[in-house]
Amino acid sequence: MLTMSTRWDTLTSVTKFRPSPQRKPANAYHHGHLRQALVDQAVATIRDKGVEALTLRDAATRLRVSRTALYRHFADKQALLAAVATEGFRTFRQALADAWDDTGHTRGGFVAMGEAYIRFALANSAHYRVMFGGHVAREACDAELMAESDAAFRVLLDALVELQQAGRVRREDATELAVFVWASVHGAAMLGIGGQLSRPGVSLDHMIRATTARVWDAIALPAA
Amino acid sequence: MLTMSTRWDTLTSVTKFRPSPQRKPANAYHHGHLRQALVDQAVATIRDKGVEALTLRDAATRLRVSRTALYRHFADKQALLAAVATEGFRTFRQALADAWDDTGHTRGGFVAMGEAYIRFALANSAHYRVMFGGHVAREACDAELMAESDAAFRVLLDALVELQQAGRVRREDATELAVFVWASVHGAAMLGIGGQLSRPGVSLDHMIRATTARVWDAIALPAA
DNA sequence: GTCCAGATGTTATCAATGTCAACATAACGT
DNA sequence: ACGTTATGTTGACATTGATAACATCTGGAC
Repeated sequence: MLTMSTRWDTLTSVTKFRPSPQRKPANAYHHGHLRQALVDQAVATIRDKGVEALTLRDAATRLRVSRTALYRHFADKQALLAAVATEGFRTFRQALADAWDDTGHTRGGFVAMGEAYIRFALANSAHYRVMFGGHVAREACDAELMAESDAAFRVLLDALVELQQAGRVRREDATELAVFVWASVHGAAMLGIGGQLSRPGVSLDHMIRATTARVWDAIALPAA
Repeated sequence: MLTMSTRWDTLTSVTKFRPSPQRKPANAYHHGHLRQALVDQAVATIRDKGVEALTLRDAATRLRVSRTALYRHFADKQALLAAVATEGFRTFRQALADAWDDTGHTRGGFVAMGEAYIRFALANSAHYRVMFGGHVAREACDAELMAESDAAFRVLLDALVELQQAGRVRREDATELAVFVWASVHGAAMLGIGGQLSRPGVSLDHMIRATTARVWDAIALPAA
């Protein structure tokens, strides 16, 4: 189920109420928000040094916490990575939705969403790899992760349906169209992360725009 | 569904002389072809149990060899994985080239190549992840790996150029088109590996065909 | 307020793994 | 025959994820 997040991990606003990221009250036996702090720390390490550099011991040490405190909040390292991926999908979905809303629910918004997708992947490449690289998410392991992943996909799906109803996009099976769009942009993002998107003499921005434009052409109705 | 996985094994053990995969002559101090045997063993383990299940010690034990014998042929585990990826790209390119040649150098061949791409990724998902998942190949580490990877890409590029000259594909920058096609198909393959390509009621084959057909529409010239 | 149950954090410990140094043996050209 | 190099082995070590047993805090029942 989608679970209304009854836990205290609240929403994506990570940095909102964290008493003190580095210094806990010094006499506090309990950390207070260790779970979220661990996820934040993991995200930071992954961003700075990559996934394979993430160590439970290192994360715990940085949080001034014993090495095994983590196991009170996560079953194992996989679970922590799943939480990292989940949080990634949350901000990811937000970025997509913002692009779609800010630029208007039309062709421009759709293209902006595609560009936002690729830019998110490039700006958070290591995190993006955790979300999609198969390090985690074997066989529907985490319900919350699946829910967030589906929610991100649904932003795209809903946009496509709206564009279909507005007569801007071919009236084929919306899910099928969405899968195609997702695959194309996801593939471009992966190539971009690998540094294989931009060729000498061609700017990355140009490739991003060209890719999203081509995707639009592939699904748009010729009629204005 | 997908029934083309057999060619994989034959191509993998292409080395004509392997005295005995499991039992070496029992009095032989030297293995003889340890390097290739290690790659084969790694490929088999990756296929059966995934990348994270690959252990140097386990591979060595299965080959009746000490744990550190590997270091006479590979600098470290990364190098072994690079070799695995390299061999993957080799058979991968072969599969693409075969599809392109066998089906004729026209629309059918191009679509067949796209389908072969996705089917290869699905039939060898773990291996495919080693090739593209970023486990290896950070900053152009291995020259041979890069060469094989580029060779695979060139199969697609050459096909596109040929189709352009035949007037079947838009005369835009061929590399740009190739990147778009590669990204789309790669993304579809990744989604397929994650089990997110086929929806209930829609066969996987249908999704593969629909995807490749759509990619073709996105690059084809409207004129017959 | 007291007290107990559960949640949270710690210490001690272990097995698995990648890697290196030192040594042993085979292969091969001179 | 001999010595050099390639190849394989043994022993050891640091790192890491994980478990078990114990300690401490928190919050509610009474």
